Order: sequence, then structure tokens, then C-alpha cells
Amino acid sequence: MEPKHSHPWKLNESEAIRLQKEWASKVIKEDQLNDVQYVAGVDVAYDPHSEKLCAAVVVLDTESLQIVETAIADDQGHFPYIPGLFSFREIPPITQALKKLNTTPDLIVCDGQGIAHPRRFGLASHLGVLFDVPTIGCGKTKLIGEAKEPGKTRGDYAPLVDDGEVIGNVLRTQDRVKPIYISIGHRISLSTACDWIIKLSPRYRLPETTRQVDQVVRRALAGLR
DNA sequence: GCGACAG
DNA sequence: ATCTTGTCGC
Repeated sequence: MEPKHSHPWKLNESEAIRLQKEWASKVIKEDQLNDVQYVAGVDVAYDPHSEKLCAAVVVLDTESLQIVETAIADDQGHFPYIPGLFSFREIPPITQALKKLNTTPDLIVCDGQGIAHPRRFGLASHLGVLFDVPTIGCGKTKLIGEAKEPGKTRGDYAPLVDDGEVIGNVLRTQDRVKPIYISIGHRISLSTACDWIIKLSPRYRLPETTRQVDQVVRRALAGLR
């Protein structure tokens, strides 16, 4: 698959913030997905000794939740980790990995936030707009926002609110297990996004997309040295 | 000024 | 993110 827009490679902090503000207006918060047969998970692993990163993408069949394709890409690190500008660090290698894919995913689940972001443009939204593909932000912790404790049952959720706006849901994917943070990435509604995360999490706290890609990217980085 | 801060 | 595998318990 190919990006829909050209993406600036070298940017400084203020230029990155300006791009976020500009592209945030392109985010579509309603359902705009076809039948979802293939769902992808993307993730990046870091080498603690060098500055290198490794990105991976796994494509799962939505019925069997089995892997149908994987792709990886290395990167030397073009942007530091700055909360709020996180996507500029991970998008370069993720883009390279997605370019290698033969299967076009109908939906992508990202590690991190979508619009649950200070400028409503986290990694999932960034990737979604860049490739014009439906994406979901699925974070293990929050960046911003306040929420009440959701019910203790799988499927229970509570709205994540910032500045009076609902920017996501704190979703319980398994009974009595710590909830995760779901937000719109691009071309999907919040409720549909949560439905998909529940479907993709039949047994564990995190969706299978995240678990599978986590394992793949980890092995790839290990084998890289 | 203080605390928070995706991976 | 990363340092880190097996193991105890429901």
C-alpha cells in the first residue's frame, strides 16, 4: 500500500506541531469502512544500545484472527520521543513496512492514541490520514483526558473527556482486567472502534493485532543484531 | 509555578 | 520503549 500524501521527512518541533494542526482537520470521525476482511496491527521496537528502531505490521484475517502476512522495516531514528509528537518518531519505519505489504488492510489498529491527543492528532490519526485508511488508536495508558472507572465486565467502558469533549473510551476488554484507551484514528466512529477492539480481544487484555505484531517486531529487532 | 507526559 | 523467565495462584 502507498501513502496518499507526501510526508515531510525533516521537521523541527514547531513544524511538526503546525502539520498536526493542519492535518487534524482532515480526520474523519464517522464510519467510512468497507467490509473488513483484513485488519492490521503496527508496532515499533527500540534497540536500547543504538538509536535504531524496527517497525512491523501484521495482517490478520478477521474471521480466524490468523496471520496472513507480515512485513518489517528498520530505521535509524529521525525524531526523538516527545510526548505529543510521538507519531513523528514511529511513522517513518511504519510507512516503510506498510509499503512492503501485498495485502491491503481494511482497518489498522495502532499502539497509541488517535484523537485523544492535545491537538487531536495522535499516531493513529496521523497514519490514517497519511494512508487514507480507517485506523483505531489503542493505547495501554492515556496521554490526556479524564475518565471515571468503567464497570468491571468485559465490554464496559467510560468516556475519556478533555476540555468538555469526548475524545475516546476507557474500555475493559476482559473481566476485572485493567482497561485500555480507545480513540478514533480515522474514518471510523468511536463505538465501531470499540466494537472492533472487543472482537479482536477474545482472550487477552490487548487485541490480537497488537499482541501478534508485538511478538513479530520484538523478534525482528532481536534478529537484527 | 506545578504536575503530567502515547511508545 | 527497555532492563526480564519462570513461576505461583485462581
